[in-house]
Amino acid sequence: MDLPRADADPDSREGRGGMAAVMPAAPPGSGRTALDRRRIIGAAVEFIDAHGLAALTMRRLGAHLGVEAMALYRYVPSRDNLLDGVVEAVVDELYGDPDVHLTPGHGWQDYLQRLAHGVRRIALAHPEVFPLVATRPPAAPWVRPPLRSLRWVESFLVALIDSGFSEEAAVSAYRAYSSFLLGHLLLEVSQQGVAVNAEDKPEGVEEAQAATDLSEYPTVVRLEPLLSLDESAAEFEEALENLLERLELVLREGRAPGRGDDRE
Amino acid sequence: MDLPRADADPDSREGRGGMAAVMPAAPPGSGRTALDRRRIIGAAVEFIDAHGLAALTMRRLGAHLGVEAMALYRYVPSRDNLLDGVVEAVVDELYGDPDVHLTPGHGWQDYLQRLAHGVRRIALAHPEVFPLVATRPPAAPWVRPPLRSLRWVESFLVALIDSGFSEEAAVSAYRAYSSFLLGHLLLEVSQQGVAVNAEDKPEGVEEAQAATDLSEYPTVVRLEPLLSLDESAAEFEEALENLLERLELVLREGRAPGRGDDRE
DNA sequence: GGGTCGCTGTTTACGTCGTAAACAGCGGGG
DNA sequence: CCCCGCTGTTTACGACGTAAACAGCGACCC
Repeated sequence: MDLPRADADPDSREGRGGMAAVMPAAPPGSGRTALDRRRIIGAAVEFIDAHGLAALTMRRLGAHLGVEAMALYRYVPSRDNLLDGVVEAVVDELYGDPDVHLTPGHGWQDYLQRLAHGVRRIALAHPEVFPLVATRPPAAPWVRPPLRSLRWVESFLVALIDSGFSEEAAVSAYRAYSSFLLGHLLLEVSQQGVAVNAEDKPEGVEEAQAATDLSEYPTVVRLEPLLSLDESAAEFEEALENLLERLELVLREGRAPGRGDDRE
Repeated sequence: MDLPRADADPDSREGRGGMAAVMPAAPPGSGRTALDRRRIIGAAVEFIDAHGLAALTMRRLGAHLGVEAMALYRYVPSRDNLLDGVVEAVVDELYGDPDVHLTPGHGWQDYLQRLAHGVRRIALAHPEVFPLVATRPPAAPWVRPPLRSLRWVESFLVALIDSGFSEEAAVSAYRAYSSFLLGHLLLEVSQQGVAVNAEDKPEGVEEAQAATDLSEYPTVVRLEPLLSLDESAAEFEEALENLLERLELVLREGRAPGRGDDRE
């Protein structure tokens, strides 16, 4: 098992395969491709990745597709619905990821590991889209944000149950896993957003003022080098492994983890 | 028609004190209180809680305060800045919470427990605001979303370091703790949003269609009763306790948890 | 006491947004 | 040949965020 060094994040920006679901059918070379829902949503993802969520308007998206804004409404009932489609499309990139499998071939831990990294790859590839995943509520209350599609929930539950988890334990694991993923990845992309924003706004005045404010927080100042280290990849790995260990314990002791730590 | 036992949640809607920071400046005796930034932000929080984030416009907020929209711009430079203020105000309710202390009087575990429940109370009290906490990036990359203010970061680090954590371990704990809080609470409020929305949109057609779709996901169907249980409070407690145990281990073994599971 | 000033809130106005509705080109079946 | 359904365009409306000019009004200086 190779350790991820900070400078070589294995979940970085290579199109691990998922692109398939999103490519808007190359506009150069060939003539004007016909509009359709998939192409529109694909273009929206592309647009958000390039210019940010706030910049996405129906008019601009239309222009990006060489078409008037109203043309989009033949295929998309509203902007909100479009955003739902964007979330779905991005999450569906999981299906195109060859490293993530719907069924566990090498044990449930391997399955969960691959799934987690697959989702992380998506989050990192679409940092501006990912907050939407958390914001826009899924259809049913029990299909939780990071996984979203019923197919994955089904796959998740089956995988664990087939591996010996009780039904309660599997559901409980599903909850723990989703909240872990959501929290970690949301934090990671938001942090990334800050870093990027900080880069393109060099303001001497604010910087100085921030520095003065800091005088009341000596520990923060002293630890700033540590605090601003980007150890996301290592943190993620560690927390994920911890979660898996915890689940393993639940499995071995054959109980739902509701209460009662008998461990020392 | 109160819910089964959701009301037993200790972090539910009682004004545990935090209201102080958000109250739109008590109008004692006198008639129309003058406008000012605090009052505007307070009204915005109130408005979002009542009508949802999407419903907040400058015009409507003005009307809510008995004033034209443009009057707000004397005290708030833009809508975006107003939202930043809202986030800050809501997070600052922590200072008004008598159960949360800036310094650990009964050990670091007690400190972290109280802090976590304080933040959870805020999230549950302002479910429509909380996603903003995750979405709007903090000033510095290392002041992470759920805690946000430097004062809390300082307090957090000092508490752990004074309790014997190494600096690396304290920073690492800070990261683990923030992502845990963010993930759990975001999931919890989003779930709550779905449940509520589902309540006021009774559509027979979609329900039927959803039911047919489900036929491909037998496990999900079978486990639906388990899946739709709302065990947020218990889950939260359990995950929090697990995190604390994990930190305790780090403390006792005196190492940063970055690496080296000596197991396997 | 009258003139001026600074604060505060209002009015008006502009450009952009999402989207409803009417319209126009066009390719294929009576 | 004509007409119809499909697709994209035009036009239009109301709401939005916000810049700019303006109006009321208490305080202060002479």
